Amino acid sequence: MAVTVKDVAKLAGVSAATVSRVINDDPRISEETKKRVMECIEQLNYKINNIARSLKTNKTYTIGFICPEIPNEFFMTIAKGIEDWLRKHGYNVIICNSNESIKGEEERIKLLCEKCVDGMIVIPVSNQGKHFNRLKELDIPVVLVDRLVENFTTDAVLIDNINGCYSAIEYLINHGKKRIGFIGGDLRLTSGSERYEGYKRALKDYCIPLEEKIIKFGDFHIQSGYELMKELMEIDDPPQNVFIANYFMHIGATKYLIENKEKLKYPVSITITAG
Amino acid sequence: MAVTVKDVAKLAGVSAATVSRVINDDPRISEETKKRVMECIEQLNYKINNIARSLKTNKTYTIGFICPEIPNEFFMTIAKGIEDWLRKHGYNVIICNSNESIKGEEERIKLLCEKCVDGMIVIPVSNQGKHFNRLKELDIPVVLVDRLVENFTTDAVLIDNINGCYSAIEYLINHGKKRIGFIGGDLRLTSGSERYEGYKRALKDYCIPLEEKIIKFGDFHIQSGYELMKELMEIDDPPQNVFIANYFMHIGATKYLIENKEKLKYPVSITITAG
DNA sequence: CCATGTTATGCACACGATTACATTCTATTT
DNA sequence: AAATAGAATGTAATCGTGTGCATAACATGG
Repeated sequence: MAVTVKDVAKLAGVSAATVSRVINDDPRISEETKKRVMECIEQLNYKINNIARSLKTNKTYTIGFICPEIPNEFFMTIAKGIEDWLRKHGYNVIICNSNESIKGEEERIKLLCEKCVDGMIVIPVSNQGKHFNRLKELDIPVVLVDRLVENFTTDAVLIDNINGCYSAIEYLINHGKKRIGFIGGDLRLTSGSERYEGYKRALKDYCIPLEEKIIKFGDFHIQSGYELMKELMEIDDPPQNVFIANYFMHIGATKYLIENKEKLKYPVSITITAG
Repeated sequence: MAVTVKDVAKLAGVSAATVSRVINDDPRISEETKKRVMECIEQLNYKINNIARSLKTNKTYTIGFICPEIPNEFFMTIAKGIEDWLRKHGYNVIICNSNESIKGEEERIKLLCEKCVDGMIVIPVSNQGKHFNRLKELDIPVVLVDRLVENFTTDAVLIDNINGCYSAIEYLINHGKKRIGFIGGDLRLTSGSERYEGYKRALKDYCIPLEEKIIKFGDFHIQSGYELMKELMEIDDPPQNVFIANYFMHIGATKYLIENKEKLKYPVSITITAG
């Protein structure tokens, strides 16, 4: 049905091997036959069969990207960056959605292994992940993004969560704020625990006692930010400054403040961190 | 290196063909050997090589999804739905970004063809697209979503833009609003032109004259909504009701109204349509 | 003139699975 | 007992490429 190297070879009067070499820019092929073969390729509208090529070369030029949520601007902006870069370098990307679940993540990793991807980029859903060991066995390169996985060492692209938050808190303190509330994320994620760590360190270094009732932990989502801000504002003496550990929770928290403007005892200001 | 059917066959004392049949649930294989082969598969941790399988069967169980923008909640919500459904049915999805450009769209289509996908789902960037003809030639099934392409007939999932907008405008009229501004999208997209069509029809049916200066067209993005609402509010006699043809432009438009509350001559209400 | 090097190309097998066809074996029928 | 049918499995070709090795033609040097 489809045109193959053999068809091209026959038309050009050469062997299939020669056609293959032309396709792969083998320098040993003479300019003359190269030109002739190219013309035949054009004429027959030959398209290489990447499946066959991959079977032979063991390379798919495909990278898998697993993220916890697809309709999420933070993750998708990363996805776009990955896709742009890899495309320029001849690779393409399969974007998968682990759906915030370890089981989902495990399934996608399995899927991508079966798809024979050349490598994977993963934003882990938690710091637990023995399913990553499969990748070590199969010798598939992995790069983690934003979060780490325990007992699995590999390259990773991370935010300096601790120092980033430390600086933010330090800034507030230097501007005279001493009672700073904290709305953080899941402590099982490095992005959750490390940002909390930065908060704690800054307070400690400036001799401000940790005040448990103005510290709340959510799940990095809008709704969670809304609820935690509500809890925070409903205690007897709410803080006037609140540090929020990510963008989405900040949206929820802001929403609460706007909706309940008149209820607040005094103005509240918010500081957030990237991610 | 990797375990193949041959290795399993040798261990189980059968032929490679039998192993293949077990994998594919061929009913002719006796329960006994089936069980033995399965054990060997388990023991060797055999994983099928989908590349080889695809080469032989001409099926990849992969569907390509091309959308104009990846970090876009509207498109990604669709992507999630597609992925969920297809996964359940044994397929997986390659999500591509045409980047709002015809050239980008053409490239992705080419890419997916070379990847030998079994089919494609496309949200076209415009109503122009002769590059779609390639798919006809290669006999690759396509489903369009949200927008149509001229001179290319295939299945499509569409919103009833005309009647949807008609109803919205009708609703406003029935509630006593007679002067209704319109902020629409690119007329080269069906989602742009059809929604405008619905607006026009409703006005006509209720004998309300079309007033050009309160009709604006943008590009369905937030910024565009902001600017058009600005233009609309800066004319001498701005409309008190505005219909906005999609979600993102509505965000921008609302932003303008909130930021310029005090400037407005009177309250303005907004009605939007899905998508 | 022979030995050797260089260049251009062909041959044939391999990649790992699927599958049409052939074979073997057992059970049943005539 | 021979013939036949049916079930279970094996044999071998095939999918479309890539590539090590062999080959052939020609040039170069001694």
